[in-house]
Amino acid sequence: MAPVVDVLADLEWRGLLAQTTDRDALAKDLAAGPLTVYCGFDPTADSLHVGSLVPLLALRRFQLAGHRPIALAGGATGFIGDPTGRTTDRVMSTPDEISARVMLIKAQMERFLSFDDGPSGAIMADNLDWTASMTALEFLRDVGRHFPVSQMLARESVSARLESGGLSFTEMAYQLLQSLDFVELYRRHGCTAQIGGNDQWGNITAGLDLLRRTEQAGGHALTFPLVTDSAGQKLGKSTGGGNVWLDPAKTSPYALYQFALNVDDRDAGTYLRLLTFVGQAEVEALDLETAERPHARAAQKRLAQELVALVHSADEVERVQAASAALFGGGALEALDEPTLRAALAEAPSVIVAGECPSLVDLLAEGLSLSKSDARRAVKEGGAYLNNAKVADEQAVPAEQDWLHGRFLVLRKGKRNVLVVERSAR
RNA sequence: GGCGGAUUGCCCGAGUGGUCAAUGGGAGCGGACUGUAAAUCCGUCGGCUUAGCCUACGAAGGUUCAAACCCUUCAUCCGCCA
Repeated sequence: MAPVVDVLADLEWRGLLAQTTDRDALAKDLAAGPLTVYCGFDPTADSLHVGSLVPLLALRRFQLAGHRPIALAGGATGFIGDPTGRTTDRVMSTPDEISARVMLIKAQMERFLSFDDGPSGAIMADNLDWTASMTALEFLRDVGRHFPVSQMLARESVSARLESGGLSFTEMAYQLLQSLDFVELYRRHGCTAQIGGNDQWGNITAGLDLLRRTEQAGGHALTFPLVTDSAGQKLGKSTGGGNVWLDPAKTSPYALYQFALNVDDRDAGTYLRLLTFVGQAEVEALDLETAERPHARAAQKRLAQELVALVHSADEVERVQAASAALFGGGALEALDEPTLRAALAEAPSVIVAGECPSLVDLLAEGLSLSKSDARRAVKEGGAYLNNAKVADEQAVPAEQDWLHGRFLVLRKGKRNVLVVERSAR
């Protein structure tokens, strides 16, 4: 990951440029010296997800090119809820929930940026810092005054909502808050560029307008295309439909690795560009590899490895690879020694058994959160495995000799739902 | 405010008194094929102490031996009229 000098060219090659205000002017400012760039993240959940990596890594890309990134947590904006892309009011969260989430998200973001004292040292901010103490009157006079209603109404995010039943004043004010952030970051840190998903274009340019009106300053907007996979799904949805989170408690490193490994061939190259720092030459080589020898899945493997290393650590990569090899190796679990097995199984959900061992169906249902009917169905359909051997008997109970090293059972439903059963020592 | 129409399983949508846990499609899940991919094919798809039982067709009552289906009230949504 050599420092990228021309960050714009890099972003463009990666397919990260959707819209920019004045590209030539931006290029000139970038060349002239460190530029301060910000991106906001609202605390809509208690963790960021894989999709958040796009803007987050983009901040890092600017930093690697010698610019100063600001990661902004939306302690205030998260309070209101961005109406963009939504058809109904957000459910409001309590102040405690929001501040708890902000803490978690900040901690996650810190991992991706370096906070040194140099000219490109990152800054962490929270827009609650400058909005909490602001009075409603100040807000209306200093911010609201600069927003022509006609322009606000014309914005896509607002007009879409007007057609589908309207939106509240609070939601319409979201763009004012976001614009205020831009101005505030300009005043505090000389920030003159904001980046974000393409759906943020309206909010970002609103900020530029406010910057011009209040500070007589120019700035830049840069947006990324909204990424969907080849199935039209939003980036970062697992096959099960849920989000792929960065928080290891919500999505284990193993699950993240498996998510990447299972990426569709058509998306692998795209994801490598968007979600990793792997360079152009290597990505293009991997594209070629995928086209010529798809079964080798070199791109997916590289992606999986990079993602786990970025989000978690290089050590995790090794653990997770060992676990994947053991669980998908297809057999010979008995041959593994206990420490290897234990390490490999650490990523899978597990159930502890004390005393009499329940039936296979009961174990599956409990460990994988299925209904009994579902578990029974799995057995009936031939999709249940005990230590990689198919089990067809609905009444089956694990036998004494099934316990690996006297302590473990490896159950599986289908190809990828692994469950570890551990017996407490007698 | 008045009149009419709607509300069915995760989603869409059939079903107008017994043969309805409810046709069909999508999503999901399992299997085959393969590469832990895509496409395709097959199966499955409320729950349970599973030859049976329980809960379910917006909510609550009622008619009936029997109700998703008929009646009453309520709630929500959509038209037309004021």
